[in-house]
Amino acid sequence: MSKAGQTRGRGRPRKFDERAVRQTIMETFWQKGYAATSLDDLSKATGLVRPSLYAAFGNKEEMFLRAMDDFVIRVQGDLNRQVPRDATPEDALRIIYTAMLEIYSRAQARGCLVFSTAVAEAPTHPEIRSRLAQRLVQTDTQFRRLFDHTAPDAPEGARQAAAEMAAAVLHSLGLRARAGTEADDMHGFIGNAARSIAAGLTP
Amino acid sequence: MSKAGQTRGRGRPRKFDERAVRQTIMETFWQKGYAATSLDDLSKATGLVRPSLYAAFGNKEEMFLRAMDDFVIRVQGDLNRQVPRDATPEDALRIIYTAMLEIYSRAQARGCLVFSTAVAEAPTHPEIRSRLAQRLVQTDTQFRRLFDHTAPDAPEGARQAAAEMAAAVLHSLGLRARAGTEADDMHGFIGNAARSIAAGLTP
DNA sequence: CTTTTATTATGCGATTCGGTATAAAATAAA
DNA sequence: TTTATTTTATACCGAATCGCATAATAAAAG
Repeated sequence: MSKAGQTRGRGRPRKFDERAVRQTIMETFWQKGYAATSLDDLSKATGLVRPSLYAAFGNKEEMFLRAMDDFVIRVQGDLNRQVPRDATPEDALRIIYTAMLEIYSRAQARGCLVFSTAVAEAPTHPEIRSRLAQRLVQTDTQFRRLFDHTAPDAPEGARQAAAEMAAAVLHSLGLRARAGTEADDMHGFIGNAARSIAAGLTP
Repeated sequence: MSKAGQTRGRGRPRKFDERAVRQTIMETFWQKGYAATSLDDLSKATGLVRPSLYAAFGNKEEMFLRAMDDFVIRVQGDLNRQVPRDATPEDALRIIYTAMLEIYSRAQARGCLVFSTAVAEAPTHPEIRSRLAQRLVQTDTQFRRLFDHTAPDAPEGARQAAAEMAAAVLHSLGLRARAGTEADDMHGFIGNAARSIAAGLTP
């Protein structure tokens, strides 16, 4: 319940930065996946001892759900920073995919935490599945809004179809990145996809 | 090394059907993922005790690699049975996606064993990652060949782009299925995708 | 029959798993 | 100082983990 920030709490002060620890937890899950990440892994990665992790972030599943949120927040932040408001659909897609590729394959090839690690747990963890499903519709919706804005004259069916295709390409991008596909192939894929989807909006 | 079939080996005969056991192993991994599936899970599911599993199929990773192969074989079998040789690109895609959706969401929503469970292990298991990457290029190649055959007059770049998009839709289909997306939404997605990709081949 | 070969059954062994109980330590409030 | 509050550190819990060693069993080959 303790809120981070300036208010020095009453008891013994924490000696860790909550934001940094959450980042480390997220990166650990991102790399190894949910099931393969042990609490000892998280303890070693963060420097926090297990009871401190529990006190601060709850159990393993709660930590993972938080990591999903943190991942999405980071991705959205990167995208909002890079995508201009007045681009053509093709340019917008190219920018978005390039930014996502950077996230997906920077350092190690980790792909997408949501699409590539949460998905494995979906059948056995209802809460993870629910957040994953929620994320999928949000992605569709965001692309739909992008096309509503950048291609308002296209028929509604075309905008909706393009949005689903754009999301599908994003899913595929994460998958290919985590499989270690070469950067050149990825850029070719991005270019083809952006052109092909945009073509469906301006017939 | 013992080959299944008619040649009765020398020692004590097996009292299990290897094909059925492999099927069960595949289904168990498919549902729970690699890391979350214990050898006890496999033992309980198959009725074989752990040492028998080891003797017959090696260690856990070898069992999973075999499950990936078995999964692909099953999928290819279903597709070869259902896709006619003389379809339009759009019809062929519709048939393929419908057949895959049936596999991905029959009974429980399990999505794709390769795209939805192997992917989580890719960064930490080189052999799994390698097979996953191999599967990705094979899928691209198969769609490419489909379009070479069903749309030979389209420019090569268009056929290649369409193949990558068709694969991306398949990746997305597995993801959405495992997230529990409703059947109606899935069919809408399939229809839009097939139409949109085919449109890129006949301008 | 005896020997050889292959499978099954039992059980262990060292380690790791997620989670917690308890006590020591560090700070603010009274 | 004393008390209340919060975090850290240590140690522990029972259950589960992968893997294997060993022995019993069942058939074929000699």
